[in-house]
Amino acid sequence: MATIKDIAKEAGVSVTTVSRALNGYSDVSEKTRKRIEETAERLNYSPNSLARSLVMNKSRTIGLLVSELNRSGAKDMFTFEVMCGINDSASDIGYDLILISTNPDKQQQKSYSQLCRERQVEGVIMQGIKLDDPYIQDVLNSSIPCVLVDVEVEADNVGYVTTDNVFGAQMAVKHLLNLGHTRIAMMNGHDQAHVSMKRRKGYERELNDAGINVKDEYVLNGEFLEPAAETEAYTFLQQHPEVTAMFCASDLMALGVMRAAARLNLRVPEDLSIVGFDNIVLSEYASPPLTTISQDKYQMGYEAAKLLTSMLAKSDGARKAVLDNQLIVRETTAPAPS
Amino acid sequence: MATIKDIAKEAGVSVTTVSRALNGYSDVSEKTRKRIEETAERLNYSPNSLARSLVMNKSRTIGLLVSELNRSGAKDMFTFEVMCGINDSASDIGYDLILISTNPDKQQQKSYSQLCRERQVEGVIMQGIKLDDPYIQDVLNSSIPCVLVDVEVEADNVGYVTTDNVFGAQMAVKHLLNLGHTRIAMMNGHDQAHVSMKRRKGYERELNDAGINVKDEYVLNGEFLEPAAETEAYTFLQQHPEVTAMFCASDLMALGVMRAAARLNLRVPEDLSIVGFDNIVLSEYASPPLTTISQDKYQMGYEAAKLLTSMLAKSDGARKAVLDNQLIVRETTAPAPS
DNA sequence: TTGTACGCGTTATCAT
DNA sequence: ATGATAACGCGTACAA
Repeated sequence: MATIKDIAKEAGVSVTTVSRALNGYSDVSEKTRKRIEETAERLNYSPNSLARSLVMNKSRTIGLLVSELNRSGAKDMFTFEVMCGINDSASDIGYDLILISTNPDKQQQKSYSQLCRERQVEGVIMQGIKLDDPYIQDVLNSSIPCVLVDVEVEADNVGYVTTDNVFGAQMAVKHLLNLGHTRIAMMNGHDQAHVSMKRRKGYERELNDAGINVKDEYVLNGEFLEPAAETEAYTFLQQHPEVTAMFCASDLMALGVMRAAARLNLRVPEDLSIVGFDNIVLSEYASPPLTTISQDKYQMGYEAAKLLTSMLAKSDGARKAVLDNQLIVRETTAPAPS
Repeated sequence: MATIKDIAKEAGVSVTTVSRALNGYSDVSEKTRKRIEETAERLNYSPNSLARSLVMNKSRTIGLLVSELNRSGAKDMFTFEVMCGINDSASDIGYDLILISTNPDKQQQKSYSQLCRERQVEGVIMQGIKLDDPYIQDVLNSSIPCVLVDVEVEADNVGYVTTDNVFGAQMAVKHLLNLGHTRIAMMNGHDQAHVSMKRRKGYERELNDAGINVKDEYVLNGEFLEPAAETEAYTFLQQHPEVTAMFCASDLMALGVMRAAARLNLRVPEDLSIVGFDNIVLSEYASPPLTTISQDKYQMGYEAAKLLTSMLAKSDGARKAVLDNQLIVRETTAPAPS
């Protein structure tokens, strides 16, 4: 591997001149610059980013910290789509992306800031962590800028990206109300998810606005898992035949509810209307295709990286981004049975 | 950020001793080691991997080079699952993963080896590239070890991971033959995919073995795209009503064929049996669920990283890994109509 | 316009 | 068992 030293020797100048020539400084004569550029080309030179980062104390690298990056995530593709957005955004601005995956086991061994410092990342985007994850506190204590996905925490150098979950849930419920449903249940995720709280809030608010009082026993807990949602829905729907619609905090859970309905010989949407959340790829292929609230996951990632890099550039400015959601009406919702 | 220099000062020793103590060398007294470890802890020290990499000339980083990393298509689910495997494998062995995405545009600007050298990766795993991609030649000319996913190229420091595509295709076709089908078409991908060639070979071999002669016009080109496959199948099935089964080189194309069948009022599987390839998540949720050849994508990634790191450790040894596939019978195949 | 000298944080060599 | 010193490749203040 050729270094600037080699180039300097070849071109008969000092390393300083080479460095300046290659970095486009003005105080180098056109003649020597040409010569240097040519020899650099000839020697197949490319700068050593490690050395550069070391001396500049800037790695131009951001860490993508994902909790439990595993196959099961392939189902909803959420992580992946967000990642695509991050990747595009980061590479637009000339930042490299380094993948850091953790799990409860690893977290015992290494603290958040250790993980980050070791890899010399300038900032971090964190995804897929629960509210009770100790890393959240670590992030707040750390001086490394961080943007969280779907966790609304703000601090000096901590921001977040999320979507308007409350309003999204309201859109879903309003859609059902408009179809004449009044006994609407909700399949929620778990208490350690920020989005769960928000979506429940939207669910309750919209019902309240419609003058329908919210029943606690109508809100189930499906752990954001398809089988769990199926099990929960199966027993619930038996006990509550009066329920004609269910709003689910995720598409995956909605698919579980659809299975439960099938096992109970409930037709979707004639007997039971279902609205999901996320608009994952699967929702379009389900039968019938799932009505859902669409989140622009790619954009979430894109904004996250944009936010982080802007925080890196200057410490003032925005710390959060909240994206809009959208109702996608497909075929799992119909007028309430009379 | 504390450095070993700080620790040395605090502990009253030299940086050399600190370095050795922290790296577990034997030639340092237990007493001073304890002291050094304590002050390191107290100062919240973590090593600067950049500096270490620089001096050791080893970054312990591998690049994951993905062509056209983007939201669209099932290719992405594939990419993601492979990535999970790579990530787990790499982190098991203490390697970091850095994401490098390219597209034709970027390739014009930077050569493969430039991309790698700049980021100082020790090795590369390449995924999602076509046979005519110029980067493949670059890889062969480069001295940076590389493992390709689904491209069977071998050289001094180039290996690959793939599955037994020929035999996979044979299993698919045999399954159809066993059900009594004889007029079996194939929806292939495009000529620039290695797997296309292999799967076609398996298709032809199995038919030949059964004494059925292969018709060129029975092999279609769906570009690995759902809509393209749908279009192709739509016209083909009209012209060839005698065909009772179709083997598809990807699940996504199989879904396209299913759409075409639906538009033609052909029942699946009663009128038309379909077998896919890949076993993507979607295939399980299609209606009816898709019979397919399952590839263990996670394992592919895991093996790829394992292969690469072993190549990094010692230059002799295995250069390739070929994984087995598996027939997953679901509900898109039935006995041939009589 | 160009070169000298130093520092970034770490490991490795050679003394002591 | 420990320390001084040189390297790794690069950027930059300062001098010329």
